[in-house]
Amino acid sequence: MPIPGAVKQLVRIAQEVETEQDLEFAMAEVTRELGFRYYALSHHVDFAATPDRATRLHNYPESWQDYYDRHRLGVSDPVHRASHVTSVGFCWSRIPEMIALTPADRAMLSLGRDQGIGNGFTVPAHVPGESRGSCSFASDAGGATPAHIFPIAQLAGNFAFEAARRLWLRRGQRAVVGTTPLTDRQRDCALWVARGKGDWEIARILGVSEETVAQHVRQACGRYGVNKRTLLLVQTLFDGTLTLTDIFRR
Amino acid sequence: MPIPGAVKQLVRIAQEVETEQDLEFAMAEVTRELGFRYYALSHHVDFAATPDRATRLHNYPESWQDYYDRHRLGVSDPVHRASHVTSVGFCWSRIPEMIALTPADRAMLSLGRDQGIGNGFTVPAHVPGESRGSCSFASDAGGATPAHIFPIAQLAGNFAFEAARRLWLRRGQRAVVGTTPLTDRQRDCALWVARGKGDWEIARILGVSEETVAQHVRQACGRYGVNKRTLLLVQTLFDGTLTLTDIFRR
DNA sequence: GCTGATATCCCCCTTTTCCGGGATGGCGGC
DNA sequence: GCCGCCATCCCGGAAAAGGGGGATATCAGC
Repeated sequence: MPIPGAVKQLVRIAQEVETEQDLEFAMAEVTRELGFRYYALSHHVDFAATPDRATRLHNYPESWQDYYDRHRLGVSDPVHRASHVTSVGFCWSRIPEMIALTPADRAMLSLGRDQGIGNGFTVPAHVPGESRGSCSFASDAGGATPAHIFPIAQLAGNFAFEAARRLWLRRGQRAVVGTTPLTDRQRDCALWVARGKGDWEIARILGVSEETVAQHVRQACGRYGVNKRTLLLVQTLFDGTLTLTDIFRR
Repeated sequence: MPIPGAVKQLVRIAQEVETEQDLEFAMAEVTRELGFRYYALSHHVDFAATPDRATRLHNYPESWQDYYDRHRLGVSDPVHRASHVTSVGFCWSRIPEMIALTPADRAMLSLGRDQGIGNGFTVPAHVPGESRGSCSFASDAGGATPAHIFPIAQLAGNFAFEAARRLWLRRGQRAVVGTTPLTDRQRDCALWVARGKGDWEIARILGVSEETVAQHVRQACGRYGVNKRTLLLVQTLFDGTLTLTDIFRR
């Protein structure tokens, strides 16, 4: 396992890289050293719509990026979706165990193979309140996947993403998310809203009147500047006021 | 750098560990091998309030855990808060550059030192929709911090947290994700529902009639056995059919 | 040629949510 | 003492969602 050289390179990426060109060069080098052919380091957003609000570096074929953007795969790519259900890197062959694949997903994956992209390894990168991202390494279609190197790829992906994120933060606007913007009671109501309860039912559970619940829900919506309980739900999940774990536990 | 042995151990943790005792033993071993004294692997929740809904493993002194729980530090611990602003592990000495420390934070850190906990390294672990978590390694107060080993600690933290998370998921029978994906059209509608659109508006966007949208939403709800669009939203987020990134893109 | 899944459209009726107004009492800061 | 924030309660009308019943057309697979 050619670890020491790779690790040295990774540390350099993490700490010293100052420009995107620098990072691209380092990524190409690390990718080669790990026995992969491609790398892709990006936020999971629609780049055609938001070209400069996110980070993307890769050495995939041009044609693949075009296809990717045209179909807005930044947000629906099954590799990205799978990276949202784990905290550690995963081999692409495990994706079907991780998420439910739609026919469109299968079509996309097979088209990727047609374009020369084989099996790969993706490291998720999530910072609460920021767009999710990941760093992937892939081999040529038909080429061998260097599975023994996955732990080092994990490390490489971690440091590489953080390096890209550092450049991104320096370059522009950071979306700093505040602390909990809801009162305790508003959060209680939001939690039961998330559990699918109606105002009447929540009133029963909390031991207050239906109007009070409606009022809390209204004001919670007001805090986020939204006008629907579905959006209240999305906002509370987004900023961590609620988590899916909160919602499912009893 | 004693990498190969540590890496081998890490891979074992990641893949083979079947019980918490197993994981505790492996963590103790890795901690020692990396030159640290303590480890702590936990979700960032208030354990006094939710004793068995989250994961926590550590070999800190008992007295420290008592203090921790009494003050509900699981959610306000500055180490945890710092781990929410990065995607990669960090040395505790860098915390003041990462977050604003309150007097209470400083008091807590100094008390930690009194209890024998020195400098440390913390690896964040975030899975969208789940409680945030982290894996920390710390040396004895006054002892040297094995800084050269940070990259390997990063890797150890990643794999260790995921191993703990795997056990946690298994314990709660949460890993089994529904095998009933939505049709493409149902997913389209669910996405716009998640964006807070009404049926009429979605009909406009998709170029179909309002009744058709209502029908797709109804049937999507049927797939998950729920009867409200808020619950449809929760379910699609839970099984990865939709992600918060999907919802916010555009 | 049939069946099942998908996607589209229509009507009617009930329940729930949303939105604009209110009101009261408590508590903490200035 | 006043002001702002929080929690509680109330009303009425407009809008949306939920739930039941239908229908037609396409397309894939057997």
